[in-house]
Amino acid sequence: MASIKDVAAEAGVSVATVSRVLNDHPSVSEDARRRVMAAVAALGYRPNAVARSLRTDQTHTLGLVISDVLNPYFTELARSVEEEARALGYSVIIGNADERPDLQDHHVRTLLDRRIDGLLVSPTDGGSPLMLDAARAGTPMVFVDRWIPGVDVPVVRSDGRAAVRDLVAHLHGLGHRRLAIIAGPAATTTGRERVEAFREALADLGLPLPDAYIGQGDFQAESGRRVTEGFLDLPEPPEVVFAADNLMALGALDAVRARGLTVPGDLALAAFDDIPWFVHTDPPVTAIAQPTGELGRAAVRALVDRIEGRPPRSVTLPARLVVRRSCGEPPQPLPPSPVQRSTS
Amino acid sequence: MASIKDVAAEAGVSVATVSRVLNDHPSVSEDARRRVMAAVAALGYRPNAVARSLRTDQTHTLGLVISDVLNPYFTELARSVEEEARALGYSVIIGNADERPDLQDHHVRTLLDRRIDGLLVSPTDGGSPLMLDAARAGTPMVFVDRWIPGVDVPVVRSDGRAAVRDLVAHLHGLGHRRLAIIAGPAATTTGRERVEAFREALADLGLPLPDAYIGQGDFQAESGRRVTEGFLDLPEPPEVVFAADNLMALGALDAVRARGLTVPGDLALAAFDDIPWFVHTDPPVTAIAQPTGELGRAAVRALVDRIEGRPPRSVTLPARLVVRRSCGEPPQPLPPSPVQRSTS
DNA sequence: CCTCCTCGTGGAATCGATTACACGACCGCG
DNA sequence: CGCGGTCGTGTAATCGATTCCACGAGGAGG
Repeated sequence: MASIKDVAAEAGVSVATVSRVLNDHPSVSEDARRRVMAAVAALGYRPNAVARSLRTDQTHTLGLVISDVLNPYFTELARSVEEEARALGYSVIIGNADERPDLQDHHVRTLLDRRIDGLLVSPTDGGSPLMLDAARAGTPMVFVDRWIPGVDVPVVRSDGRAAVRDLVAHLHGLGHRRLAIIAGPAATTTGRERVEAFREALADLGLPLPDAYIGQGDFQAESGRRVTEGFLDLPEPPEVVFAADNLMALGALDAVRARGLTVPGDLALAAFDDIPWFVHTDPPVTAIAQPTGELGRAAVRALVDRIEGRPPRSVTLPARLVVRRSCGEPPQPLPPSPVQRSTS
Repeated sequence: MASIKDVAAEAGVSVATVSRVLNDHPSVSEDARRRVMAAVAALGYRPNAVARSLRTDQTHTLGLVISDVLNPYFTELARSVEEEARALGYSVIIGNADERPDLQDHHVRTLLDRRIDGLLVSPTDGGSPLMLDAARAGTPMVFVDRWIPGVDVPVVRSDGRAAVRDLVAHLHGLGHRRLAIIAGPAATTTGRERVEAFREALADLGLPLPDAYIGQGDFQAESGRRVTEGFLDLPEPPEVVFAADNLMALGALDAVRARGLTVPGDLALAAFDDIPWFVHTDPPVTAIAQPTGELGRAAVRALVDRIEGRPPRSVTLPARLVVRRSCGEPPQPLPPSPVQRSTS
């Protein structure tokens, strides 16, 4: 592959001049510029980004470590991250942690070895020493969706508290009183917060949240199925389950169907994270929708601000309730209810 | 960040010795090795992959350019590619082309600039000069899922011909006679082949495939919706539509529902590419399943073979029909029919 | 006509690794 | 005791870019 030396030789100038032309440095004669451009075209020369990075100590690359690519929520997040990054002149390397701390660590390590300019993380756990050290050592970093408390890193996330409250009000309004939740891992902020918000919203309405109605999931479909089976085996099963992410909701749907029961007849279902497929499931699933695309874009902007020396800002965007049929109420052609307007 | 020089100084040896220890070269004294390891630990040293790549001309990175990350089929493909690559000691950079040739070109260019060791592509179109030149110039490359005819690059894909035949037989057996297809872009091999297979299977049963029953889609949901509306507006609408990918099937489902019609009552539906969600849609969708994970792994193995100097092999794996309820037949608890065993 | 700037250019150092080559110490063998 | 070989190590070249510095040519000003 042609190098800058070949171009210099072809154009009859020095490598310094070639470099200046390529980086359009002002002091290059028009003649030299033309000759260099001609040589570049003739040789099909493309600068070696590896060499350039070594010299400039910039890779123009961001790392994105997410918990699970197969989760449509994260897929969409990854897509919007890449789009915004591209618009700002950066590439993105995605690492899929699969909800496994060891894999997360592997990816963080690899990305740091490659000297990415900044790191976007949706942490699977409390954070490995490696990650915490990197943050402390000044690697530009931004948490997205999930974060690690007590670490001085900007956070871009959505606040589902109001939407959860709307959801609980909606369920209460439909007459449901025994509400259960399939929680996410306690090691994650989203895992804890959604339970907290749910508990508070219930408390406000004077409803209890017994321990038996809190199932421990891991954000994967299988755990949703398992927990739901547990609920159904209870002497007094819940009337509704709220899954803390879309995959566990899918598992719950499976579990209900496997017993020959129906949603919402035998058990109502709601989920955190809305995805296109929820419109098409049987029945369509009531869910809390995050502004996923905006989240990804804001995260990239914050990270690039940090990289380029501007002060980054944490961002919190509201989630909103989207009512469908999985909790019992047919979507009547009604004037928009307070519930559907939701949040802010 | 500590460099190899710092480690050398700390350990009281030369950089050459440090490098030898790190690459466990045989001739290093036990004493030197210990001192270097201690220095590495003390400084938290991690080798700079950029510098290493420049020197060795290897990045241990593969590029993967896919047509659409939001399509669950490609998401799963990407995941299996990353897994297998990681197992073989490579990282993967994913480029999402979004079915746009210009974006595909952008990613190929960026990846080549980064001097990735090899490229996995599922081409969106006939291939840009850039990509064809790279292939001709000897960049290790493997096509996955889709390919470009006439280019000397190994192809890893699945053959859906037999499964399409099974599907048509299944539909015919259910009494359907007016079968339509939502085709993919003619610029893609998968777009063309699925139509071809469908047409041949119909011909074998003496059924026509009128032009009006061939809708032109682009593998995106919106086109599925549009084409399906066109079908429904026909004086004699088809009884079944076969969507050439899962997203267009989703669009078709939307279109049918938007008219207040039902699947399969008013229009039966089948799709190429099976995805977990098809189990949960209303109704569950009959689909042709590719061995996606195996495809991704085989593609990586072929590419790495090529990179490491072994002869790469093209691979073709069979797809199989998965019957659900969207074509009319309830899934009776019957002895496995020839249709369900399918293909090979 | 001399001096001082500016402009365009090239030489060479540099980034952080790998690795060919040279060299000294030490061993065994004749 | 001398010679050749092995072993461990260091020096320096190298990968392909960027960029500091120096230098010569040419123009402006005194």
